[in-house]
Amino acid sequence: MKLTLTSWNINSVRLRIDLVAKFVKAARPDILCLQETKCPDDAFPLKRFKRLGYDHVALNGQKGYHGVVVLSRLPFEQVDVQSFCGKTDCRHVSAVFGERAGFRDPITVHNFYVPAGGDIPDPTVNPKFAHKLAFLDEMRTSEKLKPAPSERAILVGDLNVAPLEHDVWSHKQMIRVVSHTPIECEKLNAARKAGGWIDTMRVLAPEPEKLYTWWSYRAADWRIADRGRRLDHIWTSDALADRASTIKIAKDYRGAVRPSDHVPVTATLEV
DNA sequence: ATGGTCGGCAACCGA
Repeated sequence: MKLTLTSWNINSVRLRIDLVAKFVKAARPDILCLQETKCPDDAFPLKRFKRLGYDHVALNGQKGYHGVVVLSRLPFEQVDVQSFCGKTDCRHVSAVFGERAGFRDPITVHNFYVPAGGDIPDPTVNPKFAHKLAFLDEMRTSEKLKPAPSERAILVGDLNVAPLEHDVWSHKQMIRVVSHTPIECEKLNAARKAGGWIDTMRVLAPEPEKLYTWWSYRAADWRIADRGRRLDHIWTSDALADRASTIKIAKDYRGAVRPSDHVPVTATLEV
């Protein structure tokens, strides 16, 4: 079967619920992974998502900050939440899609929101940047993020790093800017390689094609300037490496009324 | 070189 999965940093799920509804009516992904829901679990708009066809929900939200959720048309079996850097931040949730979803070989979906890291790219003076680097190190060493060679897994989310030269509008002008500094790019790459993950977006759209999923709110005219970054990612385990057929970055959603600064990224996989 | 904008939630913090 064809499986479609969307990752989207929504920057408040309650404020943007109508925009999410518009997107899912058009794109109808089987699985929707949201980040920055900024919503405690007991205030999550479950009924609205149920009406949209998402009966199965794995929540990990908190008041005011962060928050991730996996919403699905397909039932899943096992939900897990990992904590990183000894903090209670809600930055990860995973779900295992197995026999109830119709898969003899289960598929694990990890949904991440990596810390943004503040403004100054120096861990000795900026604790937020130190936290980001430590978080990436923990992603690298986490045993739960190392699927076996035969194991089917997908890791998505706002990873807050644009690792490649053509993941930013100007490699030269971004090299000292948090999200594209060499140490972050190296640590994200190390985390990806340690788990044997494939950067699916770049398999289907190799460099030097520019790929962006985020445009700053601060840009007066984001579309004309087009100073974007690829902060959102879809990785697959080796067992799914050749199963992804398309990646769609829904850039139009950046131009919506009261948009998120991130746009939806959708992968189609034959599973 | 600098400041520019969001959202949560009621001060600023985080992005």
